[in-house]
Amino acid sequence: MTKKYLITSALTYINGVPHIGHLAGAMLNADFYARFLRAKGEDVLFVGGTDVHGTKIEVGAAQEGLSLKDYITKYHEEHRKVYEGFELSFDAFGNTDSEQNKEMTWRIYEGLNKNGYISEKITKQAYCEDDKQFLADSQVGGTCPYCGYEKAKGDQCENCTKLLEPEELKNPYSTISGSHNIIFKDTKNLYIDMDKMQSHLESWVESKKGLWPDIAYTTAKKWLKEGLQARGITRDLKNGFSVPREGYEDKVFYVWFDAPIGYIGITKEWADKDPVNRHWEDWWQDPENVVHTEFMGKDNIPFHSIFFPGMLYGSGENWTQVSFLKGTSWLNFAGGKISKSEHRGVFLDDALAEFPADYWRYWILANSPESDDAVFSFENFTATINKDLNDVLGNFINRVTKMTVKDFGTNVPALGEITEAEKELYATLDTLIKQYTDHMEALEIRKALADLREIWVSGNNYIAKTEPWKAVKTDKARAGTILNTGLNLIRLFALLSSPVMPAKAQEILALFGKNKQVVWPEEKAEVLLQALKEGDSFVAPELLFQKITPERKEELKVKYKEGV
RNA sequence: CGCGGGGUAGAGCAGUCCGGUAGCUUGCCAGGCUCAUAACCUGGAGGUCGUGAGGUUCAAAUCCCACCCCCGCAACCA
Repeated sequence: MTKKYLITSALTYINGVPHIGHLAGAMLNADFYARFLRAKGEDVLFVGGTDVHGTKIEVGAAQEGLSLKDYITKYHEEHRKVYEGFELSFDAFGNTDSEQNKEMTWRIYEGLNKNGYISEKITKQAYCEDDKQFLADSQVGGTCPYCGYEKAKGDQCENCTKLLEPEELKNPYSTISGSHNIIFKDTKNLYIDMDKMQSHLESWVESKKGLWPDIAYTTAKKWLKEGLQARGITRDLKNGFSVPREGYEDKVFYVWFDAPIGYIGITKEWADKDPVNRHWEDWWQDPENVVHTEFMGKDNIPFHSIFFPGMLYGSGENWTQVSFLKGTSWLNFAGGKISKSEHRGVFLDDALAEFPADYWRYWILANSPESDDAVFSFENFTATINKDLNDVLGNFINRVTKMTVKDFGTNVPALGEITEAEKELYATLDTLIKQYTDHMEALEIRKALADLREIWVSGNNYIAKTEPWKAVKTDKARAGTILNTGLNLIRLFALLSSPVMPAKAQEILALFGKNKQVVWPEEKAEVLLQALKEGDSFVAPELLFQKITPERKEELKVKYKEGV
């Protein structure tokens, strides 16, 4: 039985407007990988969506005067659209508030409970009599007992940075309503006893050493080293799933608990649409045959490497656990902290309005914050787009097609005798394509993109060496051979670029007619470069990529407050 | 304070695990070519590899020690 590939990308919280950092952290890498595997003919299920539970959503809905349901629908849809704009090829896309997810959440909870991993604890929590609700630590304001700062929060004082408990605050008030009518009430909540899983998780994480990226492995190890503790899984809130247990009628599962289960819930929701052909169990309960790769930003690593695996393990079922955990660092903005209200930084809707999605995809993947935080700047963006996409790739396509049309018309010229120059090209490509493919399989994204660029360069190199513009004057058949090879290179470049720039790849393949299907090139270069035959017609394109002018660059820097 | 990541040519990065003439892209300079988006190809200059005339070694960017700087995280934040 062949392996199946389950790919999940961290769900985005709908409270915020997504920016390029979200794309770089999880979704784009995941899409890149999914497209690559599909092209190779693998069985892939790419799951993504939004996370819609928790306090912030509740507050957001109240502020906009919408019901929870309407608020969730509105923002979920907004996120979905923008991801579509970036050509993210999710097979299953949903949110965490579905019936299916509730079913899975309850199922995992019951399993944990049956196996003795759930306990009950009573704690004191701030309750506002005017708001008629419990407040999260950070929703409690007051005067810091250490420095006297009047706007300290219940978890930490921003002024003196001391860590606080809400009860320590003098003159506490609700940051929701401003009411000072705060009391501290006993409340009981359910906890998952992570400490009981410590040794199991330790050996499991240890088995990932050398397999996972350093950042994922070290982060997981850090948490284990500090010792796992019981963690609350219910809360005194409204926005979330109800808890199937007596005495918990006014509480819901805490968002972190049902959010990762959302991957499973979303898969089931997808499967339920076509119950004959789709089975969620094929993906989530078949660890022997499913390779599960998770993509996320570094903030999410603890949840995916420790808590979620622990939840699945503790539930006692045979779940598909994560095989490869691709955690990435942050993509920051050169102008400072990205902020929608201050209109600083690049948000995804703005990004699409400025440039085609593929420009962003190329830049972000080429500069993926894999080992360290990366910085986006229009300075760098402009240089990269102009150089790589325009001068190297775009110009190659343009020079080859223009030359061919001028001397041979719009049909592919005959491939004549193969010379040393072609053999050298074949050898170079065989090496580079192998390297590129290997880097993609290992999810070394920056390196893969550097390989791709080098592959494009090899085309220009070949043309520079063979000089078809000279050959055409003395030996037209030879010129035909070179341009035949050049046209085949264009097609090959499109195939190889498709995981990075799907739309541009399609545009290029369309020049050569009907067969636009992306099949990963696995034959020898000599074979790959004979796909287009003598007489096949093609269309000479207009410029496929447009340069960003210095003026435009300056405008963008001002508009998005770069370096301010 | 603690923990994690980082500090390598003007800029952005690889190399560090398994010590052995310091690499890539861009930028800069020169040459080639003139089919092409003033593009393409070739060559060159440019680095005390954060600091310590520290330790180990025949040999250290790479291992050990101390210190400095930057970024992030600390579990009712999702």
